Amino acid sequence: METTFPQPLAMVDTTLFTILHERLCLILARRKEPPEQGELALPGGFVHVQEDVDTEDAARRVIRAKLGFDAPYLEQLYTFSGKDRDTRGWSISVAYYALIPASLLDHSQVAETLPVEDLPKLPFDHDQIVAKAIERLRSKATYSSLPAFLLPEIFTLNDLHGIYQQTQGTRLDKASFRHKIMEQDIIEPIPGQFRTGAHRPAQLYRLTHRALTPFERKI
Amino acid sequence: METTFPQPLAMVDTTLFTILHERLCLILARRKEPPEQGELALPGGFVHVQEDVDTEDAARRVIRAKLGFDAPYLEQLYTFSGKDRDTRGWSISVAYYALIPASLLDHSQVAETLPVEDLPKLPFDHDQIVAKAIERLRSKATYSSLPAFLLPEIFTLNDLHGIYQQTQGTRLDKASFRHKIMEQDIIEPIPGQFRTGAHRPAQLYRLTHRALTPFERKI
DNA sequence: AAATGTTATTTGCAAAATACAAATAAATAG
DNA sequence: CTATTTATTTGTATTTTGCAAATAACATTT
Repeated sequence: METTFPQPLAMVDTTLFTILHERLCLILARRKEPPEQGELALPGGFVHVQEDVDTEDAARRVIRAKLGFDAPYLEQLYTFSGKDRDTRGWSISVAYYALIPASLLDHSQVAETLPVEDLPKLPFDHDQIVAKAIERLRSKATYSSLPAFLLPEIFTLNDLHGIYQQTQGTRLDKASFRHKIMEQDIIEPIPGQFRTGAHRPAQLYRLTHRALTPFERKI
Repeated sequence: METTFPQPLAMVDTTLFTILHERLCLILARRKEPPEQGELALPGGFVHVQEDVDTEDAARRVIRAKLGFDAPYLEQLYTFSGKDRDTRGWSISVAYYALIPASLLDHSQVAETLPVEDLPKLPFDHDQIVAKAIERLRSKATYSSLPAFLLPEIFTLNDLHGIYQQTQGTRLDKASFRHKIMEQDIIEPIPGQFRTGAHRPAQLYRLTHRALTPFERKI
């Protein structure tokens, strides 16, 4: 069955968050082809209907091509569309965002990673996509285990505290944070494992659930 | 410039919420054409690249065609995609949800409105879209002024209390609710206006902001 | 006109959550 | 053995929330 409607272009774009030097960063890609050849932009590409099961599958393919592995956390962000957002024609871009622990990145990847506070003007409507992604990240950081996916699988409560502060962009009381997190039951101590140093050893923790867990909340 | 990639079909689907007899309902449409001709489904249609500025514009067009007016609240929900979700081929559906005060509906529209608890099996992946829409509505009901858009422009605090309970699906303490809402500053009393009856008159209120307002919250 | 029924709104207090400040713990480095 | 450093706990003030009851203001009935 055929439709009589001319169809728009379909693509995906990805916003890849990581934390470097205590700062929230994005992993960008230098565009190999026109338009905007040579410019830094969000990693993305066309949907391949022969190859991709759905757009999330396309996003995974793009991320694998960029990083060489799958992101520990991937979620659909928003869909951007319109006649003018891409010079090639009326287009739909399904945007995804992913959280990548910095420990998984190699040198060349770090070289294309920039703090979100310090990004160049990006091509297409990528600035808008980035703004939306940061907004979503900050928002979910206030009521879910999301920021934990920026850490390696094993971390201390202080690591977690720091990453929540960096993603939320605010200071959080240590004692209250510990209390809140522990009662939410999203992490568990790894028995007998500590990070040592010239100070009291810090208990190591891991996520209790592989997936994102929202906090309970009342109105 | 042309791309070498075969493009998927692009469409929009809309989930239209309203409250009827104190119950959360959806306004459905009977499909006029194949596939699934004659079945109740979410109102939707193809993106018209000649006509629509973007997919939100397409959703507005679909809603206007269905209801005859613009929805007071419209937001992008999620994008559904894949080879098999529509028999016509690999497709992308950008789903939107809207909140419609029941007072705006006419008889024929009410006739195609069903409680969410009592929906028939819907065609395509529309059950999945509905599930996601309800989840989003319930979620935003806990931290924003969203449910207020299901009410007419003027309402009492008890109306608001009821609509929050219906969208959240939980009981909320009246005194706490009033306190919380008033301190969030999302509604304002209309001076001198009351709804009367065989009881103490109820102060009438309106939203202070035309747009959705999230509540302040700490972790 | 007074009593009654009904919903609206406020009040008061107990319980729970959060903020803030400080004390204590446990390691390493010198 | 002491100083230093970060981790973790404790204690208390403050703010939010939950719950129950009291009070308010009208229409309707007696």
